[in-house]
Amino acid sequence: MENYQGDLTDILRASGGIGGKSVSETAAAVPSVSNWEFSPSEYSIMDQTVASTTTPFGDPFSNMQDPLLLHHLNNNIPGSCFFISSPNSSLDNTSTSNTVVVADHHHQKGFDHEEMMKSPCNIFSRIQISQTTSPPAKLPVSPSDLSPVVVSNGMINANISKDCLIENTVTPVQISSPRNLGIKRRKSQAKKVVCIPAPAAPNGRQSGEVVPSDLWAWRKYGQKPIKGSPYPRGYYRCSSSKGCSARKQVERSRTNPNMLVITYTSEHNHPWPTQRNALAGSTRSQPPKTNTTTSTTNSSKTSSSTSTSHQAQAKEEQKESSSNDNSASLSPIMPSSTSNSVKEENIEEFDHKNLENIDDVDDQFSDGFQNFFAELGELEADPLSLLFTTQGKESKGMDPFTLFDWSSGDNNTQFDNK
DNA sequence: CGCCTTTGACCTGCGC
DNA sequence: GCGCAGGTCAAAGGCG
Repeated sequence: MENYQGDLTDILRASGGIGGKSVSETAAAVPSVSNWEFSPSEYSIMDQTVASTTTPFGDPFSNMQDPLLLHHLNNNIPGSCFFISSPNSSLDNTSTSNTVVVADHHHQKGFDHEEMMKSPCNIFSRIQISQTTSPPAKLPVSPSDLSPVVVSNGMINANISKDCLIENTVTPVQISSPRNLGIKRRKSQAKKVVCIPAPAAPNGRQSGEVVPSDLWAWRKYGQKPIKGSPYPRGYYRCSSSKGCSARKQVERSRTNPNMLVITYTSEHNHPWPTQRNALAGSTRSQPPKTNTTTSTTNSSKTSSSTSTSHQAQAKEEQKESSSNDNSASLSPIMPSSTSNSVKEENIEEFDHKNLENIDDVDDQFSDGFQNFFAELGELEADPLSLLFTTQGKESKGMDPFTLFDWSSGDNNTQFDNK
């Protein structure tokens, strides 16, 4: 299945870490992608709970086995939690009709890997956006249950609002002429707003887009300073396929630089790229000129379009992560426009006040994040096996954040094995 | 050669 | 109607 392959290759690529590099460097460490040809059935093994077959270009992660291992993550990252809020949930208690599903951050103590691996849940089965037409019906599921914890906005506000917000906003898209496209969408357009934790910008970089990669190829077509925010907003469009209207905007939360706000608009009109063909020629080493301005978006994206190159990036990416800034990348929680796991609904334009309410990611988060990376160090060796070994005891879980293609600085140093 | 990022200019929507 | 702000275009230059 080419789509699956595409997902995998990209995942493989992403799993390697940050910054694409030569194939040879990591070929040894990571199994050849060509070996990872999953049939749909095989692929489904990874998550039996996600029964729904996503559209060809649906959310690939929904079929993966808990790449983020949130409960593990949360062990290390105090207060860390990805959650999705429905559009109108401004994280204040005023909007209550939205149901939010958050990762189970209760299931922390006594982290049992085997149990975890047995568990069919994955991050995307746990991170979901549910319909918002009715009041939060379910509330916190048993911690012993790895299924999503569904909480009301109020709970989010009270317990997890500090970390991450994913906002899903979709309204019918109006697409006319290319020129009008952006304008007409301004108010009511298909949008998915994803808020993800962003590692501190390397090298003292204060802003810019330290964005995790997603499975699509994005091309930056603009950047604008946003009033009221010290951080610029980058505009990206899908370059995976010509004619694809998918776009995204990447910016840092004005109140919380540790959080990246990625707004997806429109939808991909093509399957997942089997190869990041669009990335051909995109591989860029750190530009000669050291651009340290906050508005700089470095082009450090991976370039390999070949399957082998995806794997190859693993090590090298991490090596160079410190100097890379992946501006056009993605989101840990791929808000695929066609994701089945993500229900869509109409909302107003994402209100940054939400983020402001969320409050800054506290220091604990940052510390925890580093701890998290430190613990993940031991997983670094073979992320692929970790990821794709189903039910395997050896699977200690894939480094969730390698999927993000973090460009955090000096990851290697953070990956000290304990 | 193809794709990328950068960046200033341009266009449009919106609020006053 | 005017000005501001956001979003997009497109030229220039870089990289593999």
